[in-house]
Amino acid sequence: MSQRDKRQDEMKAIDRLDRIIHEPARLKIMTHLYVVESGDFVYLMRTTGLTRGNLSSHMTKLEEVDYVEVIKEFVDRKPVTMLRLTKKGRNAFLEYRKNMALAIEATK
Amino acid sequence: MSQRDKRQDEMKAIDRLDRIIHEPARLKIMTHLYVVESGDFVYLMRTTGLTRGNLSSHMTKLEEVDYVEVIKEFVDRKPVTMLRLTKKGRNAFLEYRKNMALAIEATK
DNA sequence: CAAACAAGTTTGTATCACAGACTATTTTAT
DNA sequence: ATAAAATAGTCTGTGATACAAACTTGTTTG
Repeated sequence: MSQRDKRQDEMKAIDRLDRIIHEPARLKIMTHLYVVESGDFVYLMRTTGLTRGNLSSHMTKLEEVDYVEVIKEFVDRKPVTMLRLTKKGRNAFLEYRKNMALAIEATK
Repeated sequence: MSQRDKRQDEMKAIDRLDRIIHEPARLKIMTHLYVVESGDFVYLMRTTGLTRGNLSSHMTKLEEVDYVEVIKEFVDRKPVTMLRLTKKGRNAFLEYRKNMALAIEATK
């Protein structure tokens, strides 16, 4: 493949990057959930280093596009919010990673 | 390395992602310039698919942080704007690529 | 009972990306 | 020669976004 074609492929890969996942705060959340399957709000706060407000809004955004499922329950009378990666979310994450790999590896 | 440590490294790598380069439009510009060293405005417009306004503002942003050098000259009486990647820009791009690779590869 | 704490949510602010309108110059057509 | 169209960019208005601080609701502790 010519250098020119290679870069055309990179441009396409960049265009295909899912902006929802591209945001670093959400990339962190997705990366965690991809591994642990499900985690609670406080755990994610600690591991991602996000503030409550920030995590809350990103969580909502991920829920709106159906990448995560948010389950609110009470444990010991305290509210606990659990996040789980959906099938759709898992696929989107894999797709993002694939496109990003294409984007940054082709220039090597 | 434990799974937990691995994810801590990913989080750090994500934190280190240069937001200037992270924006897809600028990632495209940087990717091109990394290969061709220098290109004119119209060429970049065509290859990146960005509109004039968009390319102009991203160009300015990249210039402000000294990642690209903008050289305006006249060719055949017409103004031509050339962009060149600076040393700093090249390093930042390599650093970005390194961190992104860490971020997306550690979960594999 | 009041104060402190815990778990989130809402709100205000500042930034940002994007496209379309605008400017200035040059070329082409009448 | 002048008007229209093209070229090369810049400027501006709008809508979206990220972030942190303030607020809310309920619970525990002194």
